[in-house]
Amino acid sequence: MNLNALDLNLVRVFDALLRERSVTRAGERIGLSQPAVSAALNRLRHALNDQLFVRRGNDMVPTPRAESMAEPVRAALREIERVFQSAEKFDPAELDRTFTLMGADFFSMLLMPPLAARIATLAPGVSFRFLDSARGDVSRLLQEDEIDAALERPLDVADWISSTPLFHSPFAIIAARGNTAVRQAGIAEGERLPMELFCELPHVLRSIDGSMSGSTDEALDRIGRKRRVSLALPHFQAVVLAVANGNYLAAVPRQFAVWAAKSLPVATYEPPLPIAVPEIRMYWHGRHDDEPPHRWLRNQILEAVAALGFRDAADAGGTGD
DNA sequence: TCATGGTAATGTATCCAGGA
DNA sequence: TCCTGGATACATTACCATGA
Repeated sequence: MNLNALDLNLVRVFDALLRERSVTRAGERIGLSQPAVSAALNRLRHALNDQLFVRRGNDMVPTPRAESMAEPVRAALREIERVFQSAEKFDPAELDRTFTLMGADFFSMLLMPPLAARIATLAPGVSFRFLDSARGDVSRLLQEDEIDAALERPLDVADWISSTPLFHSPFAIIAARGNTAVRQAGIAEGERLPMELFCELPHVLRSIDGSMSGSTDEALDRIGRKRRVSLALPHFQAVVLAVANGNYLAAVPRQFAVWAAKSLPVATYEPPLPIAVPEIRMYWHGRHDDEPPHRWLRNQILEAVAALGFRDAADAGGTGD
């Protein structure tokens, strides 16, 4: 191949074609006309001695060679972008960008409204999109730049993914204020639920993959006990509504339980046994480590979490191991 | 310093293939 | 048959090197 025949604009064209799979849309993406992109593609084809993209109907399909070049080319462009960005003075007030975060509805309800309000005053040009955890594999979504950050329990991820702890999320047990069994047992709000009652009453479980057991069941299993999970729902919001309108118990993050008790006819109780306290972490692609806007966003999330008192709530939880 | 010519990038017009 | 979108031919423009 002839390196002299390649310039940065051709690399941009290649990247745009990979993303759009259309010469016209690739041109629109990078501000070139369709013929200009077509000609650029032609120059790339000659320089690399490969068709790179072949037409299949109204789709430009990358060849195996183009596929193999995709990620290194994207990484190189990002690195170039990072070099030029870091050379500029970063001013959040000037930022015009949409950040995409992913996590449980727990975050979309409790964290996003104050975070968005906070950022609206500092960076009016910034918008947010929040995707549900069920959207897909965190590594893949970070790799493909579909999301900027994920807020999740500890994940088994590749070393190119960076992360930082946000807070610990101990469990509290919630039940409807009018729950007959709890009332008849004489348990006051905030007290520890007896093991017998805990195992006897039906439970709602927040389960993103349809699994009918969680950390609470693992803790029970260790002491030879079982509870009855009668309902598995994908969102905490649905869990708390089911609890408020039924005779269920549910183990939910303490921070969420506090919110639920203020907003709905729901009371919080201590679990009858220690349940492993999950750490909630923020994950992002390592290529954004030093990118000023991304670093600023991460700091804003950390500060918003601190302002919500999540760390305090975690400290208050006494059921960790 | 300026005129000239070569080269490359890009735009316009047009053709053609494929899908609905 | 019409519409969409990629490819191609040709014209225009910008940039650069060279020489007077």
